[in-house]
Parts: sequence; C-alpha cells; structure tokens
Amino acid sequence: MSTTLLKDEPTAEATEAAAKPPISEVDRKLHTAQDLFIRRWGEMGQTWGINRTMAEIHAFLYITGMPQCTDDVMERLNISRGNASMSLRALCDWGIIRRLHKRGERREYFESLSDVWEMFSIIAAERKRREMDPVLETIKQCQKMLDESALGKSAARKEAVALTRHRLQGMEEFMVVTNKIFQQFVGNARSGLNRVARVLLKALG
Amino acid sequence: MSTTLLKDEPTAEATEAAAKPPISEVDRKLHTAQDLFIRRWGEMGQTWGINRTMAEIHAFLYITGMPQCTDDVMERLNISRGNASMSLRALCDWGIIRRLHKRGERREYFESLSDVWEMFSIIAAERKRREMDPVLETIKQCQKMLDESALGKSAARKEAVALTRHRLQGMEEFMVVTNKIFQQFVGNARSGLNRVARVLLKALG
DNA sequence: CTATACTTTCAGTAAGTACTGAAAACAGGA
DNA sequence: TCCTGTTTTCAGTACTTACTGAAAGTATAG
Repeated sequence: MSTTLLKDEPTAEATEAAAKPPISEVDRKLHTAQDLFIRRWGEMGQTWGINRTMAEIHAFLYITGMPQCTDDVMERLNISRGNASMSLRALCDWGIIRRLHKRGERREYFESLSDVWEMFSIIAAERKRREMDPVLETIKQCQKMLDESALGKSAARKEAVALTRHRLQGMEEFMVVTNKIFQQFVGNARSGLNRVARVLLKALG
Repeated sequence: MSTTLLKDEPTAEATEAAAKPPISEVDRKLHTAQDLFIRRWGEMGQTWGINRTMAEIHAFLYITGMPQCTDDVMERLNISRGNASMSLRALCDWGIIRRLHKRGERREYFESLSDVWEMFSIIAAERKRREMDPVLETIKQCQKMLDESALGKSAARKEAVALTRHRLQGMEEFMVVTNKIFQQFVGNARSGLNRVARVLLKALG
C-alpha cells in the first residue's frame, strides 16, 4: 500500500465493516473523518447524477491528498478490481484525477486535482457541453419550425403557437445567460477564487 | 381534453408511436416542436438526477403554457395514470408547477411557473438545502475531529493529518462561496434577470 | 344515501444501472 | 522467447429505480 499510515498495533478494535481499521488514536480519527467525508460526498454525487462509487473514489483521492494505487482504492472502499479500474478511468476521462507513475514502481497511482475551483470548472464545462448545448440547439430548432410557417387560421391556434414561442424564448434567454456565466468560470478557472467569484463577492457584499 | 387543439381531420398520417398525432399543418408543427423540446428536456433532467418522466411532464406544462389535466399528460406522454399522478404531485411539492381549479369543472388542472429564473431559484434553493448543507456540516464535523487531538508523533502522520485538514478547508471555502451565490439567486428571484445575473453581465461584459 | 367522476396509493413487475470475478490483454524483465 | 505483476474488459448477476394497473379513497351531484 502506498499510504504512509502503517499498521503498528493490530489491536482487536474491529470497527464495523470498514476494511482494516487502523491503529493509533490519531490514525483512527483521521481515518474516521476521511470516511465521513467520503460517504457524504458519495451520497451527494448520487443525487447529481454521478454514481456513488465514482464520487467516493474521487473523495478518497481528494481528501487524503496522497497518490493512491488501485489496490488502495479497492481496499478502502471495499470494491472489486473491475469496478475500481473502470471508475478510475472514468474519473481520468473527466479530468478531475490524473495518473501518476512512481519512479521504479510498476503499478500506477492516481491523484486528485487539488484546486476545488478548477475541478468545478472542468465539471461545469463538460456538463454545459453535454447537456446545456444540446438543449439550446433544440430550442433554436423549435423556434425555426414555428417561425417560418407561424400561424393557423383560428385565434385559438395562433394563441397556442404564440404561447409556445414565448416559452421557448424565455428558456433560451435563461440558458444563454447561464452559459455566459459558465463560460466565465471555465475561462478563469485556476488558483483559488476566480474572477466570477471575486466579482460576485465584491458586488453582493 | 382541455387543450384548444381539437382533432379536425383524423387523417391516416400515423406518425410513429407518439399518441394521436394531430391534424392541420400548423398543429402538426406545433406538436412536433413541443415534443422535440419535451424529449430533450427529459434527457437533460435524467443526467441531473431528475427522473425522465417528471422532467417531461414539466416540460410539457411549461412549453404549452396552458393548464393541462392528468388525462392530457397521460395521453401526450403515454404514461399510466398512477405515474402521472405521482409525478405531478412531486412537481407540486417542488413548487415548480401548481394545481389549478377551473370554474365548474371537477377535474384538476396543472400549470407550470412561467418564469424560468424563478423555477431555477426554487430548484437551486432546494438542492442547496438537501445536498450542499449536509456536506458543509460534515466538513465542519471532520474539521472538529482533526482540530482537537490534531497530531501524531511521527512526521508522516502529522503530514497526513495536515493534508486532510488542508483539503477540508479548500472544500469548505468553495462551498461557502457557492452558497452565497445561491443565496443571492434565491433572494432576488422574481421577474426576469435577477440581480446576480445583472451584476455578472455588467461586470463581465 | 348512492351514483358518478375523478384522484391516490401500492403490490408486483419491468427496465435500467452498477458491480463482481474471472479471463484476456498488456508490458517489462530475464 | 516466456514469466510475472499489473490493468482492462465483459458476461452474468445483484441491486435500484421507475412504471403499471387495479383497487381503494375522496368529493360532488342528485
């Protein structure tokens, strides 16, 4: 295992199901605190459409701040090799963790980005691209369909078309502005509070 | 059916699986455009942890801009009464659609909020409460655990604890600022671009 | 009170998603 | 070349979530 937390006293302090609970007072506390965070993070991820295990792996890498190998992950989170491998790859694809070779070691290590703002930017950019952009495109497509041929004969039909057009417009406006905000996050991401955050904090007290 | 789109010519223009495709040129286009939007919205919802059907129902109510009853929803989206009933209730609970009685009618109608910014505010506020707040609380709890007893004997242990503490702090800072931004959205929600959006647009060009 | 029109609930099931474990593939060393 | 330690893939399965349809519930009208 890569971690510097080595087991000293294999005391029979069997804490529940968690894999190999450690050792000294300090280590135990550290371990417990980390697990607390990891689990919460996993739960949150889930409700945002990110699978629990992936979120937990990321939380583990983030919170320890140390490179960990596949076996570390498997052991700490009690998951299979296959699952670990695929989830780690997915996280790499997202760009919020990265692979890491250690001199003279065969196995690969992984570490999380350290800057939360940067991670957020990456995620926001990707989700915008994958989810907002297609919606915006669809809205434009809808608008085109209703712009050209526009109007029926009866008042009721005109009304119905007008309503839908109006709703499309409202949504479009919202998304365009939202996208601009996202863009700013993305463009100014690095190191600590970025421009958007600073602007907001100043303007809003 | 409540909608003003009555079937005139039941022409054999059977367009795929979609429930009873309508009628005149205009109606057909309107219907198609709406369906396009509805489906995209459903897909997006799904990746944000909102179930597809709920998102589609909401999209339907939003995009038509007209009050619709349970049967309208069932028919348009091809879903069962039970599903429609439960999803409509859930949307009401979120507060982004509302029940509506029509004079002299027994059945209930539903309509979507019309202001996208308001809807967004409601959703953001709720998700903050349900997902961010618990994480923040957990972070504080972790910090407390590591603050008190702090440090082990060996340098390696000190290092490990320090790392985790640092990471917790980074995440906390991020969430506090994010929460402030959310707060602003919530506090200034009504009618079109709110203060946050205006501030951002001005400040960022 | 009964009939009618509509809504809600929920057990059972279908559909979808995540996970395992073993086999295959890969890469460096001998 | 083969051996060894490691990662990746994927068929099968376990688990989770969403949906249906029918029965029970509610409310209004007669």
